[in-house]
Amino acid sequence: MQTKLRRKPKGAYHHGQLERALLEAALATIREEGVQALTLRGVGSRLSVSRTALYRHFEDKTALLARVASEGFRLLGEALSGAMAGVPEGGDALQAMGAAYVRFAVNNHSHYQTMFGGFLKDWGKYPDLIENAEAAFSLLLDMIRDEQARGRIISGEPIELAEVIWSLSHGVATLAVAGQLKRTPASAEDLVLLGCRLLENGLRPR
Amino acid sequence: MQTKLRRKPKGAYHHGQLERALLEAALATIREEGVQALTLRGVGSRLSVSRTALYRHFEDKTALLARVASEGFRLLGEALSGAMAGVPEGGDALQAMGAAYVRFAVNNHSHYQTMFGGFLKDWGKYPDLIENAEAAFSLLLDMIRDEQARGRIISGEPIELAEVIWSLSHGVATLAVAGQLKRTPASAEDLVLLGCRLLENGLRPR
DNA sequence: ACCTGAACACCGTTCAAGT
DNA sequence: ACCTGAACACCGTTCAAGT
Repeated sequence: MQTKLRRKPKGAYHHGQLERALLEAALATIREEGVQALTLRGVGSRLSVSRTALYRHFEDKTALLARVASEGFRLLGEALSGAMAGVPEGGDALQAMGAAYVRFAVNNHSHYQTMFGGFLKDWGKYPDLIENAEAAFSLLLDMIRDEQARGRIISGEPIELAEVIWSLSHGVATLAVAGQLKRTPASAEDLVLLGCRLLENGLRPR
Repeated sequence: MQTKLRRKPKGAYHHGQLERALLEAALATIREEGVQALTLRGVGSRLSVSRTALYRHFEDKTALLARVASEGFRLLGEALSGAMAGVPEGGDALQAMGAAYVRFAVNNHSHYQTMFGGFLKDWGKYPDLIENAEAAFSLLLDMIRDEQARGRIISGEPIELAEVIWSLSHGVATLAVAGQLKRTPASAEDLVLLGCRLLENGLRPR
């Protein structure tokens, strides 16, 4: 009779933590084969679980991706505030943030790909995705305002300045991850640092 | 007997120009539903042609996308050189190019999505894709060198400067197309112009 | 509560066959 | 030369059923 009770060893193993396991499995698949190669069948079989087990924990495939993206923005926020915390008094916060952003994209491009790959259509359906993304953006915005207050950055609408800096970092990150910046030996981090320096001092001769 | 000769009106119609028609149909589908919604069955039925007719003209689905991307880079090149041609003596070539790049992305985002959406893995398989992309980049590079020669831009490795400027424009374009730059009323073109001005004059107070 | 298995409506691609 | 139709091996998702 006892053998009848242990209905399914595999299922029992994941009891209560299948959700976490599904996320890790999805991330591993994305890392190894890319987002577009992610299949629910693949995720399931990685955990020796049916392809439909996932539906107990996520509404659908997109919800799984939204969760990966949301965690990505949380991690990005941590990376950015960690970098800010490491900037010495009088150090260059802009360069530190730019470098941290690009480093995050390169080192976590499973997350990064999911965050910005265009697989998520209705961000509105995933409130904590928006929340985490906005929190990360706020770190950049606060940095700008702070630098402006110290007179280290010219005045101007801080949101627009932040969007420009984000665009530069995002451009370097996406082009680097796509393998489009290989004309010089400069690394993606080198390039974003150069970009920040140019933004600070200007391209015009003095 | 004559009725027997006209085997299939539909097929006859596309004779010799099905390839072009397939490209246009693919572009229309991408415009209306996005790249990820593009199916060979859909493209075929749009032209009242079998889903496999395409294989006479393209190696596979990816080759069709590569062709769309390749034409996109050609069009981008035309847009950039058109913008350059319109810059008056002593005008701001950097801003003109940045604005033209973003305008291209916004106005042709079926092409743009295909060019940079990450659907093409092996660029090496499509020589004229690389060629057209490199030709577009060269326009930017030549502009930098020219501005340097005129003493309007500081010295420095022109390829790296070009990659930074490309990154800024590409970042603004992709974030704008993804709907992520809606915190201010500034348009994508406004933002890239601001970015170019900051790059030119620097963020640091003078 | 949690998971399965069969079923459904889709894919891209191959290939023998038609005209 | 150009296109078709059936077949194959995949998808995501639904749902009745099992424990």
